[in-house]
Amino acid sequence: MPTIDAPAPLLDEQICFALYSASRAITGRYRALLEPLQLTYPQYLVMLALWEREPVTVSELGDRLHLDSGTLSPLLKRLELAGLVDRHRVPSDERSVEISLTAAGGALREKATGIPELLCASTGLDLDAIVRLRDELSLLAGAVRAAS
Amino acid sequence: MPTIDAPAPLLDEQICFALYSASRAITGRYRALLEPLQLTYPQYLVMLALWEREPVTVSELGDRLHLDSGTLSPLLKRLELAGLVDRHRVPSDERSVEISLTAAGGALREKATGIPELLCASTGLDLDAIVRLRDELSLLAGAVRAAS
DNA sequence: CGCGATTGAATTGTGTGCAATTTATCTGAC
DNA sequence: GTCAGATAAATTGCACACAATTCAATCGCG
Repeated sequence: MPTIDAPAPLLDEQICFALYSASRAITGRYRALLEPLQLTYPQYLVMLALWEREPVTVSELGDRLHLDSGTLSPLLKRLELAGLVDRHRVPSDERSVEISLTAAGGALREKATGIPELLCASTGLDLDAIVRLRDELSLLAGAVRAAS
Repeated sequence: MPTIDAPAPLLDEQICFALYSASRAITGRYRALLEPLQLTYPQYLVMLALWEREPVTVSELGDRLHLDSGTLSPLLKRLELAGLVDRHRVPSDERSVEISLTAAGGALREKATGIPELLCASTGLDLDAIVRLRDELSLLAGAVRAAS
């Protein structure tokens, strides 16, 4: 008697693989765009957050980027070593570490302004499609995180 | 005279951050779903590819998943250690390594069948929206890879 | 005040990703 | 047949991610 095989999920049919693959493709594109700034992609995201508001504590940064101290601590040390940020304990609560930009860190912002446009151009999508995609992805991420 | 600052790109406005964040959220959800199978998410993707077709060489696997040998070699060694795959040189070309499933690797497929449905449920999207999103992401990944 | 519980970072350990190098094998021009 | 160049994996080195643990500082409750 023949066995009825359970249908194997096909790789290319999985939303997860499309997402994983697209995310890595984008990171790869950023690698090239960020090479002149000597930043990795996660480091760039941290700098984006700091250009928006600083100083911030490590945990605020973690909430914002959904990253924990195991990732952020060494990353921030490397940014400090590169002379882009300062790290100092908050006097009113010595447990917290506040991150602020150095002059060099602030200045780097100018060199980074054109990058998002370059990346959008690489996607082959118009701005409308990008905005729609972005909002769908944010919703999805929120829902998935809520499920965990 | 006031300096006109270049507008800092806002973190939440970036498609790249939404993608990065959504991808990590999905990977995190998979972590829980795959825990009973003792597989990481990239290992699961490799198993998906093998359940679809095997044996395959390491480079075929790399083309499929857009991963290089630096990532795949150690990953495949772990799958071999777990008793899920076999690795053997191709007799007709001793440079290539062919990966095939063991009995245990084939059997694991049954335990994995329900996972995609569970994940789709976590996204809060209906099947139509998921399919549309998947196709958009595949297009985007292709375009971005072409730009590099 | 005292002390157990909590919180915020840092550290440790494992597993990716990816660039660059290395090693073994194969191919093709001669 | 031989050797230069190409090819396939593996290895090395670095930078994330994230679970789990550790450590110091703070909080809260009696």
